[in-house]
Amino acid sequence: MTAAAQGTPRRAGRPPRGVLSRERITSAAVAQIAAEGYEGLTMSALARRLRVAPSAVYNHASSKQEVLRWVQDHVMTMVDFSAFATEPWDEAVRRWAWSYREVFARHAPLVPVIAVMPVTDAAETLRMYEEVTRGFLAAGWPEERVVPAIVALESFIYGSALDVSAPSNIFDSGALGPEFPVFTSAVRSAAGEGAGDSAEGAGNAADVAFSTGLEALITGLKRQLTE
Amino acid sequence: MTAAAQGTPRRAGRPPRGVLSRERITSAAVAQIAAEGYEGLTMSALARRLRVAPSAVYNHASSKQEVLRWVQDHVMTMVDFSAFATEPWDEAVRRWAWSYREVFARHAPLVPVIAVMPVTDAAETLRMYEEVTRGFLAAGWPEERVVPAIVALESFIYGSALDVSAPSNIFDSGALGPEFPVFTSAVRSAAGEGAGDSAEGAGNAADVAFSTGLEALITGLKRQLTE
DNA sequence: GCCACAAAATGAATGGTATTCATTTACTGT
DNA sequence: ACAGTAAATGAATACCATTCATTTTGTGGC
Repeated sequence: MTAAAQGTPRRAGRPPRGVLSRERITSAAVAQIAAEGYEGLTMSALARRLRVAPSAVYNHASSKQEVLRWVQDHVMTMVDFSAFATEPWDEAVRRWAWSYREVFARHAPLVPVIAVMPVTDAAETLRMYEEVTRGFLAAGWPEERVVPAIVALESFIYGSALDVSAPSNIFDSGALGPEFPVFTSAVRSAAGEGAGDSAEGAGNAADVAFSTGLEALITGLKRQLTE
Repeated sequence: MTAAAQGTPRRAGRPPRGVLSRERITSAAVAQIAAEGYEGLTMSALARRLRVAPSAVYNHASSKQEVLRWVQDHVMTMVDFSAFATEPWDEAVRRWAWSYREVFARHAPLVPVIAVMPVTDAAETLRMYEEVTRGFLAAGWPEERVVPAIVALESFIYGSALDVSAPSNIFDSGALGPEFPVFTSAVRSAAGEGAGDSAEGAGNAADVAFSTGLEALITGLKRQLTE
């Protein structure tokens, strides 16, 4: 009665109809993350949610890392890249990047996973890249420059997604403040810029930084294209 | 004889002269990382290196997270920001960013730590920010725009540092390749661009993307300044 | 100089983690 | 029908960060 707490506690041995699959595991993992966050995503909790013993998961996924890769590919479906089909290049990049950042800000622990993760078997991720690449080519980008540009944008997006999850007082120099007056003053004046409120200081500061960097990247990349 | 393996196995009780300190713990952690990487940095291994019982560390650091924060601040000293005192703004940013990325590419597991980490008590980190801020102001940046610009650059740098540690075949779409022909072709043509060799394909691809993004950011930010 | 208290070490738990393994059962292809 | 494989259970493993009781020593107030 360890795994299946409710109802008839399935006895050992292969069940008549398959209980697990990549899809069911992935969606249970996503649900578990939504319910209790990434710290709450343990193999035990995942198995509990699937009404299964922890070891059963290993018949389908070779490791927790693999489950995280499945989650990552699923999360990619939430990124909106539809603008590449309708909007001009810079506006499409803008909408895609904001959406991309927002999604991964809510899944910050996946960011380090992505970096080490080959795109092989990640169909949804590839679907996005395919469409984004199309958009770049349609805007007149030479083929060999597309991938570096996408990677540069993605790097900025991932870094910014991490930045969003930082606490609002990240730049509070505390007791050391007087030793670094120039920076301390710059932090204060930047904070005053966004909103007078103290509550939304953090989110807004991250948004201002993201906007600054994204607009710079867009104009800078466009410039590279024409020179 | 658990902790101090060699020589006289110090008996329990406070030792005559302090054995541990923030500095000694930090340098032992850095040495351990250099020797066995971040997976090798466990509290046990750290204690073993310090010839001390694992629990002794907790008299000085409240958690492993705190040790990582100390390491992060120490790693920051390896970032070269000296160009801000001598070079024009864009060249100074360029040198700083390349150095920054190189250092944290070798310490990629710290990147997610930094994001959530307030700068309080991180003297070396503040030292860098102070100097970089000075450089921006000297180049004519309005004070309230400096911090967002730095954060934008840092976000790009952190994301790029993660990108460096990605495997070379990260964009290998494998069996799914034929389903995504446009992207697959773009990846191939980008790979051909850097170097004909296959060995340095990865490092070079990451370098090309970093250069692309950094130059775009520099020109884009400069443009924002004059408009 | 004594004494109480705080600081800093040891060593033995503790609770949680991913993962593995022997075992059992059922589906599937020949 | 039978052999082999896939998929479940439940118990066991090896780590890992962290905590706690205990012991010893340094230190500040009288």
